[in-house]
Amino acid sequence: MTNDLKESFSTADSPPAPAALAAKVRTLAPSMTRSMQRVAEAVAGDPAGCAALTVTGLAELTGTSEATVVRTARLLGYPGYRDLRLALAGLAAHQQSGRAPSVTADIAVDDPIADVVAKLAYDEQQTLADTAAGLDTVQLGAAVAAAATARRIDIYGVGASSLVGQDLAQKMARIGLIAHSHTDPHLAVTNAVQLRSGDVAIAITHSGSTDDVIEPLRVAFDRGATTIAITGRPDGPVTQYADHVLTTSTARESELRPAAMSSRTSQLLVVDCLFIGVAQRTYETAAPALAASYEALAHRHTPRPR
Amino acid sequence: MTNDLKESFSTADSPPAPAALAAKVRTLAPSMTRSMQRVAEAVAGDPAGCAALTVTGLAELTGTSEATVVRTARLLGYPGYRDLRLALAGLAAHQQSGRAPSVTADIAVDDPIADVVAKLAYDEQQTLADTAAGLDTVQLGAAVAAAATARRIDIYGVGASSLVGQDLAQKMARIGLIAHSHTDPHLAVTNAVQLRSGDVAIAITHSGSTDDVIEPLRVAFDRGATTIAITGRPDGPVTQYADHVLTTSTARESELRPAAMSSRTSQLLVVDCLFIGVAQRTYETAAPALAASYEALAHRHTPRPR
DNA sequence: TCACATTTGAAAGATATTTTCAACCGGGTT
DNA sequence: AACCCGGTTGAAAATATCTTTCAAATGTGA
Repeated sequence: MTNDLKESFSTADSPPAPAALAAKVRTLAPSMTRSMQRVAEAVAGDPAGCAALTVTGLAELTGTSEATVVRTARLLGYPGYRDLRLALAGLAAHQQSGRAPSVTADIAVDDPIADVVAKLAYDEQQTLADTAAGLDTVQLGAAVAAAATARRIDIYGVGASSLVGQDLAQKMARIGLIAHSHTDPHLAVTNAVQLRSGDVAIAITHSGSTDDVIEPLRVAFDRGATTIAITGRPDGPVTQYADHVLTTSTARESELRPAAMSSRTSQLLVVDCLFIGVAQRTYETAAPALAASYEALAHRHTPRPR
Repeated sequence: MTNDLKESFSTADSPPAPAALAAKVRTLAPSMTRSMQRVAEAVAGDPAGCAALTVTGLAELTGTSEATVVRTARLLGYPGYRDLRLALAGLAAHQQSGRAPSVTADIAVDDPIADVVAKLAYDEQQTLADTAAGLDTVQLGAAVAAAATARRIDIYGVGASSLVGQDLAQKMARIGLIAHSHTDPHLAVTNAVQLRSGDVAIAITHSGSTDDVIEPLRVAFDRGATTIAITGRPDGPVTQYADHVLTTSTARESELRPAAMSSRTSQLLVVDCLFIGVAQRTYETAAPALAASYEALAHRHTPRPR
């Protein structure tokens, strides 16, 4: 079963995948075995160098076997090593043209504040690029279609993800949709029971294995609602109950920069895309609703002096 | 003899040859035999397509044989077809990236979903860059210093900004600080009254003129707390009561992409910088506190099958 | 500790690439 | 016209590379 999962994922996911390789490696790393991780690491670390190697060469370099190299290539979404190698060559050429960034280092305890700003901004930009590159637009399109016509939309998220959920709910509400974000796991389940076909349930969890979020999604799934998972682990338990999976990217984290930070950025981008997609589809009603909500808030602001 | 000439020419000329492939084909065409020219033509005309073909495939496509394809590759300066193919893949990726600055336009109602993703990601990246560039590190440093030693931290934000406030409060709490985000304007004021010198109050408002947020900040300011404003309008009313002003950037907005989206991104970056800065300053206590909070959450996740 | 599932690499099997070599072509010579 | 000959070409053998198989090794939970 586990194997089936992996298989279907790798084949269904990406056809050739151009630039998002480093991101994909990070996303899939947790579901890799130790030796596969070594291979993936080598590939992500030096695409150009690896492109020059044969299976055997790469196997020796990483201290593994040909079979493992091929397995890794498969997991990354290529039919075999040959194709991964071609992609690597492309990637190498690609990144040769873009010049090297200077602030790629981790944030250190004694970094001056200006460096912190620069590094953080850079990292988040990177996260956005990775997310955009790795987002499956077919899944996204399907999710948009479901949300746009939903009778009601329930959103589940706890911890940092709950803020993302609230953000989505706020925005959905602004264009006239009935959307609620649930933080309390009990209430979430209670509400999920009310869902039925034509409704949409969205679970947001970076780890893909947060029980408090999986449970309500499972209930919604069982009830026949269309379920969407926004997660950084496309092979995590949450996807079992998800009709559509939107993958967020995982950036490298350091002691001072917890993963929550980049996962939040990634999740927000996905959520924004979802929102815009829905707004496009419901433009007739969305546009006036948005305008109205602006207007309604105007009186809460003092006109600036001057 | 002729062969010797060719050989020496091709090997001496170029090692792998990066982009100038089309030119090289033209240069060498006269010294090629008829069937080699067919191969070279195909390669120069559609690098991407040819990169997907095996020797046999390319031989069939050009109506020649494998041997001819290999000969052509050699003539072009590669050790064999395999290497030519890698170069082609690189070339294809390269010229693909050349044409892509078309995503700077506004998001339109009829944009395909893939464009939405690209544009949105690009816009948010832009927002991050702008914010980082415009952030006053002196003000930020002062704000960090105040927050790091604060007895308690109160945060005010309503609407979309409230989520940013909550995010900050969550993170502050994770490193052992006493931080609360207030959404209810009445409660915010009620709490602000309790503040005194040594406390910190942070107001988050994009417009800089949200009364519900200004009011509690004013109270905190009057009470002697150190006040910080995170706003997109450094000349707005809120800054009257702010000891330190952190400026977020304002990106252009369109009908489908409300300003709230980019202001949120910008605010989050500022908030992250603030957080990291504080974490640096309180590293001794922050690091173990962060680690502990991870640990505490572990049991809320089901270990993935595998 | 044992039973079980997963991970791993050696070697067999399948493909792709390279090399070899004989047939072929075209033009100049007898 | 027939013949010869250097150069060109592709079929097939030889080699390299990639993929699959399978049993041993490793780890994991009872």
